[in-house]
Amino acid sequence: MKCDYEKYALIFKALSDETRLKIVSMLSDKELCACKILEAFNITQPTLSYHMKLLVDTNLVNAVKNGSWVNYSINEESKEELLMFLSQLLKAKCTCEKRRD
Amino acid sequence: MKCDYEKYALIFKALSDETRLKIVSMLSDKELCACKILEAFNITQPTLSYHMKLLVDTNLVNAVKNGSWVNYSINEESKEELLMFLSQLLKAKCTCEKRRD
DNA sequence: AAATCATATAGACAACTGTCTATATGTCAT
DNA sequence: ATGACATATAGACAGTTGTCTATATGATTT
Repeated sequence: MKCDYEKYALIFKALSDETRLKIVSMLSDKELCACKILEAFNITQPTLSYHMKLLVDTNLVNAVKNGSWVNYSINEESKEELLMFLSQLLKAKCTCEKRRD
Repeated sequence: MKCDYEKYALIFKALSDETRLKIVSMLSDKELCACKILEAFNITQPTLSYHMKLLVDTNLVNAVKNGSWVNYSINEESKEELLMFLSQLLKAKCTCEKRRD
């Protein structure tokens, strides 16, 4: 097992805020631009920008610029890695398939 | 899906510190008393006590007093719940068996 | 009951976090 | 080029975090 505690501590820190947890949940359903995410919360645009930067910095979320819009989505590889890490951290009886797409 | 974001944000906060992540990893191997955990880190006893209280408060870690010792262990139910939550949050193709013991 | 040992609590403090307002940057339409 | 729009950055600030030292609590041993 790769025991990169520092890296995963940062990812869990990114998930340790209720707003960011909800954002990740929204992105798991589908790719969204910042303005769509903003509509779902009672925060200002700069605050959302702060949260998105934090999520993107952990690499759990992708940001792709499209004109003046930014489309955010879940990074599938990071997602699988995170699930693997947590399963192994907890020595869970858990099997996670690698996605093919 | 149970969408208890506030609860899980707190659990991820507990896992967002490298020391606590390592403690959880140690406890996944076996139950340990505070003094044994302390040996593995360069922190003072009150600092460890602070971290353990934080972990126990999330219910991810059990604390059982045995005389003046306290034995810490992973709470199996919380562990499974956490893995389920993360899998479902990320819409993972992941199957986690419920343990029978 | 006194001494020792394991753990918890209190208080202090520097560093970090999440939020805001104000402003900047970059893109698109006119 | 100008105006409008989407997003990012800067700076401020109150609240939280992780650490320490000092001390308290509670259990065990002598």
